[in-house]
Amino acid sequence: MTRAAKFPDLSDRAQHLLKILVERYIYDGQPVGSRSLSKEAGLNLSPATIRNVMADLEDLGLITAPHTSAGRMPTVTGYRFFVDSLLTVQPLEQQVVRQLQQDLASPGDPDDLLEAASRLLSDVTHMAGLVRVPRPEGATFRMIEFLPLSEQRILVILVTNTQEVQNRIIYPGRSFSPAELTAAANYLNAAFAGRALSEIRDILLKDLQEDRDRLNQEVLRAVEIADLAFQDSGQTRRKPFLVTGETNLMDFDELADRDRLRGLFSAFRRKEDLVHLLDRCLETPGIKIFIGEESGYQVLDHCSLVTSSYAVAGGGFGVIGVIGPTRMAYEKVIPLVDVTAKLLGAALNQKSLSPS
Amino acid sequence: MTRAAKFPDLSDRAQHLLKILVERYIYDGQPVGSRSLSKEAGLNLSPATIRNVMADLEDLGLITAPHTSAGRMPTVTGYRFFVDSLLTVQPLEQQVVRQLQQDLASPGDPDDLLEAASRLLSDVTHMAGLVRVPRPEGATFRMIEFLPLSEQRILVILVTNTQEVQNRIIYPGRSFSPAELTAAANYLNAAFAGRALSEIRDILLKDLQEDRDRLNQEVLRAVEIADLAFQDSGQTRRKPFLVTGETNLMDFDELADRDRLRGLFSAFRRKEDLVHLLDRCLETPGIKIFIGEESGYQVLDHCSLVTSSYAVAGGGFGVIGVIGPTRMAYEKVIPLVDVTAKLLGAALNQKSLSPS
DNA sequence: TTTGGCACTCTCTCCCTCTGAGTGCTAATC
DNA sequence: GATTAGCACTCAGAGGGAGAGAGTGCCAAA
Repeated sequence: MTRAAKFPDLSDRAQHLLKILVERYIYDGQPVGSRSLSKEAGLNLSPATIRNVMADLEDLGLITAPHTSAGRMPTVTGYRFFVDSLLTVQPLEQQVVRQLQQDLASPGDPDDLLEAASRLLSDVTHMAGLVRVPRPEGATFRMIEFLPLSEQRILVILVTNTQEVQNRIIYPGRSFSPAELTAAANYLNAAFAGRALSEIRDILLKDLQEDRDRLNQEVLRAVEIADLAFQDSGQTRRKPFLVTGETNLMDFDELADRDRLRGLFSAFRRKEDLVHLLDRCLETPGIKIFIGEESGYQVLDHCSLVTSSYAVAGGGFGVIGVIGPTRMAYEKVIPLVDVTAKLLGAALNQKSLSPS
Repeated sequence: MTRAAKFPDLSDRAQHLLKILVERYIYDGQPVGSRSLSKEAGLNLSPATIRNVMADLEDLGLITAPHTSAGRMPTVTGYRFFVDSLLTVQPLEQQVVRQLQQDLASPGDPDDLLEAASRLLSDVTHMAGLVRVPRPEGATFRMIEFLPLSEQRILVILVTNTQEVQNRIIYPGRSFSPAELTAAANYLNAAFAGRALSEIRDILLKDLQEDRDRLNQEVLRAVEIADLAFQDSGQTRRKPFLVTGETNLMDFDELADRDRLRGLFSAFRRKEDLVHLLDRCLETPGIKIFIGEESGYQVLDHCSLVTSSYAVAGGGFGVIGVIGPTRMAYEKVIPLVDVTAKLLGAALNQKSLSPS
């Protein structure tokens, strides 16, 4: 059952009026009164009639009045219904499309591309752009290399299929000769190329336990050192996600309150909650929207989040999105996020296949 | 001439009163009146006398009144004089010292150490902590390695003496065989080890121009590819500096104004200005303080910055500091920044010499 | 040089009023 | 039965004193 079916008893007229009301409120941020709504709706109804309808909508929990003598504004439920059933999505402006194509086609390393996408979102919407960096889940091993830095320290370079290079310095118990290191790298590269990063460590551990005796010295050494090298290779991500244009959020009166801002900016810093939220958007492809308290995180109470996932060559998935006040121009933000995600995905994949 | 000599005609009594006034204002943020100052000063002077002194101090531009019937508060000049000549630095609390030692002694990669230092500063002061990552200026070349990723793409790994590893993917015009790459790396490692990163590129360029004919094929190829590899090696720093606890700044009434906050947070994001400012702190060792507009950046108009530089093994210098409202507890912040810088320097250097 | 006294100045808070926008209800109208 | 005009009512917000409180500057006396 779609969410749209939640209010079956809603007449077409009531739906139309709700739509106008929400659009109007999104446009100027003022509670909408019966008088202006009657003018705007183009239905030739008197304010009194409109008032009756509005009372019904309020009973259904779709709109609310901040106080007796003010107009009505949408509730979260109202926004939800609007977004699910009433919204007429606007096509993207040509100029924006051009800018998107231009910025996401330029060469550069994938991290820059992600940042460009996020910045684009925040610049165009004047809200904050979010990018969830592709999860390394699907990442597969491509090659490894050991560089001795000193007696005790070895620099490990790990290349995965997702345009990604990880550096790590390990401190093995004993020293390894360059020849040993090269041999180890050769063995690992041959044995594990194409394997999922996540399973390599398990295999290594099993090897160490079960086949200790059967393995020859050289392989054993390789396994030993590789075990150190692959520690945390799945998790250790410098930046699980990035935000741009946070400061734009300060310009919205709804969010300008000190505590709210503090909460929001802390969340951008702490990241966990937002990462978790974004990961929930991965479950299903396409656009996903959280309105106000729907996200379940109190700091986002007066915010909405519009996201879309994008695919990366090699099996990873990421999410991009926009965060702003509940009162945002959904009809413009939604297609923007949608297209950006698609272009970003395309750009990332193209990059890994055919570099300039 | 020290700044302290700027007000030679200031009587001891006036200085003492100024000191009390500043301390008092820093403590509770309210303009200080003659009445409370006369009580606080312990000089057995009537408010009327105090008023005369205050009038003098105002004439000298050291204090100011927000309006006729309010008390006085320090001007930037007043703070400056206070900090330079009147301040009695408080020894650090034992508990803080312990925490510092503990947090900055734990093993981990240098980046984590820097972040820990910054976080410490922001947590202890309830203001924002800044860390300028050591400038690569002094960084010297240690080794280079080329990993072919595909026909056209080569991963360059560049290790410097400052615990730092840089990755870069280059797209040379033609393809290189693994053997060529190894040869090139060997040549470069032998030829440039210990050289300053900044001069290597110059030498390479010169080689290419002047000695083209005299160099043998192999070296020429190495030079060619190295030229690409060293492009921007000096500048390309993912994070020139980091900030922690920005959100703390929202709690200060002086800074809570929307525009000011926006400016500040944008500056934290844009980085250039702050980096430039911090770099100015590198010029001289030890504590450096910018009060309010002294920094020359408008966004910092109501903020003060307390910094200290720290040295890194291998010749690099960095800066750490605290940013907060001009009305901050200098007598506590200064020793804190000082000690943190020293411990951080020690920790970083120790790390590079004797890894666990 | 210090002090008490005094007139004066501002800000801040509280309270009051007025206005404008909007509502809900009722009775008349289509 | 749906729509509308009319009317009484409510409430936020702007504006305008009045009064209190905290300070000041200055003058004349100690």
